[in-house]
Amino acid sequence: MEEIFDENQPIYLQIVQRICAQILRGEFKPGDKLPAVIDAAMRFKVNHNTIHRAYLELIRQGIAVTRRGEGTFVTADQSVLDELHHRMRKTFLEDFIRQMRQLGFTNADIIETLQSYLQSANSKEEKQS
Amino acid sequence: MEEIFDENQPIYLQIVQRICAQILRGEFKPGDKLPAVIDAAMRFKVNHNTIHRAYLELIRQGIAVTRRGEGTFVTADQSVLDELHHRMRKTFLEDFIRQMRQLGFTNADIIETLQSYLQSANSKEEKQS
Amino acid sequence: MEEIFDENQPIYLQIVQRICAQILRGEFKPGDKLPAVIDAAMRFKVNHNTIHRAYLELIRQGIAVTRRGEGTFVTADQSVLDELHHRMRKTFLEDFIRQMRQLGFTNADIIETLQSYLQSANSKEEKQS
Amino acid sequence: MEEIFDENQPIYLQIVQRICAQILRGEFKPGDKLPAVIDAAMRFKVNHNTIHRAYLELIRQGIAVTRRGEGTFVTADQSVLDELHHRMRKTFLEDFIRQMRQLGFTNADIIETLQSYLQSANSKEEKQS
DNA sequence: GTGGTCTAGACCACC
DNA sequence: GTGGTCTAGACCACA
Repeated sequence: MEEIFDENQPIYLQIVQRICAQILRGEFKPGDKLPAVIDAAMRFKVNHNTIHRAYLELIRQGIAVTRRGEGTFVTADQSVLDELHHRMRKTFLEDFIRQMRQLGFTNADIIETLQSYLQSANSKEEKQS
Repeated sequence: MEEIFDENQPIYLQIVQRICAQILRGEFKPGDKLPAVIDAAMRFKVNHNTIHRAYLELIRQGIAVTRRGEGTFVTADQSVLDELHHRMRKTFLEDFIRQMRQLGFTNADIIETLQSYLQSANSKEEKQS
Repeated sequence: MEEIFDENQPIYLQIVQRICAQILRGEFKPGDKLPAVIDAAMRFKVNHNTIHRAYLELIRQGIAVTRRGEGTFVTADQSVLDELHHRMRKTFLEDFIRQMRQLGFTNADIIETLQSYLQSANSKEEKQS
Repeated sequence: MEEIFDENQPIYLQIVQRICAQILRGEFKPGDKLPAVIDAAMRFKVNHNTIHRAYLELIRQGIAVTRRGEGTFVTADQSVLDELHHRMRKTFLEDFIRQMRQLGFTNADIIETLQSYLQSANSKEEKQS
């Protein structure tokens, strides 16, 4: 399982994003222990300092806390996670709409394109299964 | 007009994307001359080296060509631009869908959320006008 | 009673300081038995190893002695305690003066600021009572 | 000029404190450029990453900002610096008072001790000059 | 030249 | 075992 990172963005931020997504999908629940720095480093095939920096960013955002000598844990404060979910959803939507408008799409175009793309992707998946 | 760039991604790539979008929206037509490096540097408020690098990337992708002593021009080959349009559209769609799925959204969720977001944005714009 | 420690300094040294202060205030007299490691660990809400390390440091400095099978005791040698009192007082004074000078305070400023701060703190305490 | 750091506190935090003090004493004025990371690393005889981390902390606190490819600068916002000055002054005062009370000093004792200490220090300096 | 990121490897404090 | 700090050295984006 080779981890692939975008060359043009800091690895530690991409790791932050992935862990956020895992938390929001419920793979890590509030209060859960995150993987040890050294384990995560092996899993992502990066240096432990890079994981440490990603965890620092999560802590800075209030998404995680560390307990001395025990590990790093997802915050138990659900409201922080709700806020995070809302913020990420908004960012993704706005970026997408902005990008599609840059290409000259109207609102109706955007929805239509998305629908047909999802349908064609669906049928591909059905074929594969 | 302050230009805003994402701190965590190379500026020259962000400029490449914006120029591509301008071309695809028809603001620059096939064969048109792109702004001189020095002018674009002033417009984007960045160092001229950064613009130069962005133009190099456009040339590498076949989207622009330089004619010595005259400047940098959008390619006259419409097929390249069509290909570009298709590729960017695909990237934007795939990134968006991937991100929303990371948050736990199903295909139906994604379309619904997008629709309601566009509607609420619309009504806001109507109020403003 | 939640014990609060400075995150950026070893806990065992902070505990050493607190125990020294207790001794110098007379809460533990020369020859008195210090709390058992396990009790102190509960009181400070830290791991017993941390207390053990703090006691080792006290012993190293000659402030405490262990009698095998009996426990750890404050030294009966008053001169050691006098020396300790003098040393801590000097350290606190010098650190404080150095810090205030770093902020640009003159000697007169320091005394004046301290006086007014103590007065305002006093009046607050009176109000509360 | 050998730089000396307290073994028991992270070097990067001690550097943060020193730079803060320099700013508050007016050695760096609002908007001034701080030394380049590499220069500061040589001056403090530490690794450049350590300086980088110290600067990150200054940035996090709003005391400094960095301009891409140009350097790191003291914030031009005087109010942030005023707030910083007030906060450091309060911390130093409270720590000192708390420590002296731990040794059994009353408010009057503290002031008296400080005054006599400053006087004796003064006369020493006079002798030296 | 200036800051930002990453790796490899070491040592320490705490549980 | 867990996180925190530090060094040495490398490469990159930007001005």
